[in-house]
Amino acid sequence: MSRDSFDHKAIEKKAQDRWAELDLYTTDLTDDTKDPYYLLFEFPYPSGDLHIGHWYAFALTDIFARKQRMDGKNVLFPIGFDAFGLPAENAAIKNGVDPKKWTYENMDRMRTQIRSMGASLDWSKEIVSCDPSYYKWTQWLFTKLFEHGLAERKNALVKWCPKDQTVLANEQVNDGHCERCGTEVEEKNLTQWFFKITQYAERLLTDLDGLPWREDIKDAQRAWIGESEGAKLTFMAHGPEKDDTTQPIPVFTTRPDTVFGATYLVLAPEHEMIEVLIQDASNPDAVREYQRATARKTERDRSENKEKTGVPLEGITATNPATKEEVPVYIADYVLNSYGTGAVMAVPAHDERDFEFATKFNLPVKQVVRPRFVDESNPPREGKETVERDMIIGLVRNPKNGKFLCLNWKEQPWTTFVVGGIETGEDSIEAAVREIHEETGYRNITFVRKLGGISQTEYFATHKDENRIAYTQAMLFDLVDEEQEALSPEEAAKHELVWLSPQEITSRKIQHAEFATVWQRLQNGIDTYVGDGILFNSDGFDGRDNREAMADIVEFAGGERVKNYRIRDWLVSRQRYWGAPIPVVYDPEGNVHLVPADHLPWLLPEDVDFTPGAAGAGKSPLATSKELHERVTRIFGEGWVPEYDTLDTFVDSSWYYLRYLDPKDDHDFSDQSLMKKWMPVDRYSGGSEHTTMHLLYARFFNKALYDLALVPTSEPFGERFNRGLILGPDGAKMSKSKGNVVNPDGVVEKFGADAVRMYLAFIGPYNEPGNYPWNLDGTFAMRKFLDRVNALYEKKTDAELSDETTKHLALAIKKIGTDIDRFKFNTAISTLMTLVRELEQLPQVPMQAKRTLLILLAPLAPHLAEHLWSKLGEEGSVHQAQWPAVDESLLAVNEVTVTVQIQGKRRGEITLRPDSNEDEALMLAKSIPTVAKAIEAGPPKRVIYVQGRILNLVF
RNA sequence: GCCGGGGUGGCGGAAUUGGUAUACGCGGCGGAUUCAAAACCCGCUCCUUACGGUUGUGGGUUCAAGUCCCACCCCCGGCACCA
Repeated sequence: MSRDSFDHKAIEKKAQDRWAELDLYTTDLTDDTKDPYYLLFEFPYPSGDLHIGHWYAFALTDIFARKQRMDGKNVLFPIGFDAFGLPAENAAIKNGVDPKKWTYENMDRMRTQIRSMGASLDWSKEIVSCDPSYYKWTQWLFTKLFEHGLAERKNALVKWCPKDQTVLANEQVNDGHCERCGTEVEEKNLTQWFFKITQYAERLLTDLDGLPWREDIKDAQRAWIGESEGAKLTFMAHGPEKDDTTQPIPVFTTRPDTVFGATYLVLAPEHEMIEVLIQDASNPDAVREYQRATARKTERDRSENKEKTGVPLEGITATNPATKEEVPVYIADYVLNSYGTGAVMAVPAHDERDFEFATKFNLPVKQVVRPRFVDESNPPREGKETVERDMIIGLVRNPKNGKFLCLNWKEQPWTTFVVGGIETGEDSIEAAVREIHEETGYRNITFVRKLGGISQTEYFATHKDENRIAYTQAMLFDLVDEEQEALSPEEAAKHELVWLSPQEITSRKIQHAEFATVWQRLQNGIDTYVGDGILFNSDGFDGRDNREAMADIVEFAGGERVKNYRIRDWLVSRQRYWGAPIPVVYDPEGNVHLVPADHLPWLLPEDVDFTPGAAGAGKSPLATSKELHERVTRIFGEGWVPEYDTLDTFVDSSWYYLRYLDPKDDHDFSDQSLMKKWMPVDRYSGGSEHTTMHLLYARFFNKALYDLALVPTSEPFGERFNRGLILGPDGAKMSKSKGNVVNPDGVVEKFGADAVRMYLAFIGPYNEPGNYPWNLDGTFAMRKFLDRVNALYEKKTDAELSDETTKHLALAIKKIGTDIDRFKFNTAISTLMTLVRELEQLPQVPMQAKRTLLILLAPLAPHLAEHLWSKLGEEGSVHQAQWPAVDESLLAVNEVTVTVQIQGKRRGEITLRPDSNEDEALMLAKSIPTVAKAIEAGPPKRVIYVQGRILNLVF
């Protein structure tokens, strides 16, 4: 340490004692003299030891908390523990310790560690979610949701983690694996508790628009909710005989405009109507076998192997509601039972998946929308007659070298494929063969396939003085041999033949959209058209724009327009011990009853066997509790049984921000008048991993409570900032197995709490989720900086404050202030460093400067600032000081440096008054030799002068 | 594949939103000090000998582009057989 070093341990203790003595951080929530400001971070899980990530989360948010107080706000900055959860239970299984003991001991240790940060947390509001005084109200809120139909018990296909021996919410499954332990999840059909978040899908979506969040956070939620607009259409399905039953099969589609092209129907293998239809099908065994095979596969297997599979319901057909035609019915696992209606109308011409299936099962493809192109170089003209023509585009490929036959047109700067009209009596393939022969002389070619469907191109035919619509079919041919006949003189005069490689064709960018589209399709191997266009093969709708006709087609087909959502109901039961018991019991008939409020908290039993499977497969350890069974019998009677499942810990964290306002209330979950005053949370800082889980759940929960008139606002959070991650020194994510975990205690011990938090603040912007590697050198450097600040206070203070220093201080106050407000601590610190350097240059540091510097330092290095504050002989705490107001007049500059450019290139700079005019600037600029020389040669053509910024001369 | 965000020195990152690109810091190099070392202090540190060039690549708009427009490449995050 340097000779001017300070004893960080001593000053940390002294400062923290002083704050406690002055009781600076107990927020009086009823104080009406100041504006309330609710600053929240995600309450930590008591995993045991404080991680550097905790510092990043709490100490940096504290910078902002302190600044808000200095701005005169009444700041609520609380902390608590998200203390239910799996690790406690796993420790119990592994080491035989009681989860409760394990959790409470961890919290004790962590409290001490957190206090060492010196963060301005209000511990008087602390909550612990596993404490009965807290989960009493988690349970009570559950009963409210149940009473209003927002919690229900239902049978559903759910995700099951075989390692954790519990069901999981959809949000807790990543790529088919348990989010927590990485084990591949299974699917089970179980009766479980759900919260009906789907009922709130639309509001969760639309209310996002009004939230002051970054777009990426909103977009992630939008994607998770997954709204699609479309229609519900009903196909009537029935067997071959007249007296066979007819079943309505509703389908959801986003493209009802293509219903005339629906050539078959597909049901998910789990679709409930299969049970009925199978009775009239001629192949029930094959259908059952396919259902069984699908059930064996995990969702991951299904989507990994995207090769389409399926089985027809032989003999069953369904009536297309638009065409009234009978179409075959299949079951296939590319249709998901849990999305939409579990059935789709298949339109192979306009959907890639349907096309793939249709190709495999030889089903008809019927095009009903054709893309529309307008030749912009020669568009149709008003008032001219319109003539329709059928045309072909022929692509001829030479299989020997992969090149394609193209035409360079002599009268136009175009390169195209062979193009021509279909004569009467010809089909399109014959026409293409003939055109290729006539235009190129090649006659030995074989037809490969048609490329997509028909498109239409509109243009004005100059030589005929008419508008034309060309309906074009593109086709691919292979050259058999290179035998070529001589071209007629007329043909030869029109164009020149060239063979181009695919690269050449792509890079030359074939001019007409129509040809370019054909080429792109061939390259991508896509034969479906999923875009918009003009309807045909669609009875009365022919010729209309598909989007425009959408609503009319839905009506014609007897359907209704609906919105569909991807989000599923939130599965909240867990077959684990360490969570809030679901406050429900079952009577001897198995009916659900809520545990009455006067029996809450419905205590978690303690006499349980944690061993996995001890209670029987798929059952929570609670089932092994004798006490719980006796309790239920005693209160409700003989034959009554308890619910054994506990609540997902995300339920606990969905309302904790409300409890902070009234943490000890035994009569209500929170206080109405305090909620009115403090909600919503002003700023919420947390990790991006919670975007589609906690953040979405809490928004739902709060909205549900709002609808029950239990909370005053429909959104719980105002601003939201997702912070990044601190990586190990090797740049990899910290993990015990990699051995790159940084223990903050050691670093704090060595360099002090202020240096650690300032290093973390300096590493990158806190208002965006970037990931930064931990670097011990950086912490050391930050300590050196603090030593330099400390040394500054050894200097004499007699000098008067100069105008220049006054201005530097004012600029720093403004910049550091706005940067802290925006969570841009990194640039706030760099400004502070620059200011310190300037003060170091002074022979003496005026008192006023010393005082101001400490106020600027206080949010960032609270202990050192406090220490130096008392050393200056100031009263109270530096943290009670006001953030200085900036005298804007001080910021007014009396001279500016203006860059002088010639043709936009920097040639020098001049110094002048900010309000100097162009003439003065020009005069001064002549003192720069290169500029003078340029002006001598001739006057500038143009002079651009931006006051205080730039002078640019153009010659 | 679709939707976001991004690409600036050896590294973390700045850049008043179109006006001096590389602030601040790390690392590196040199000096000073010391018997020596650490610490502290001072200087240098995008490329180029220079002219000049440089913000992923190529084009464009503009007096002026890291910033705006078009095309492409790469990285990160989210969603994904979602009809």
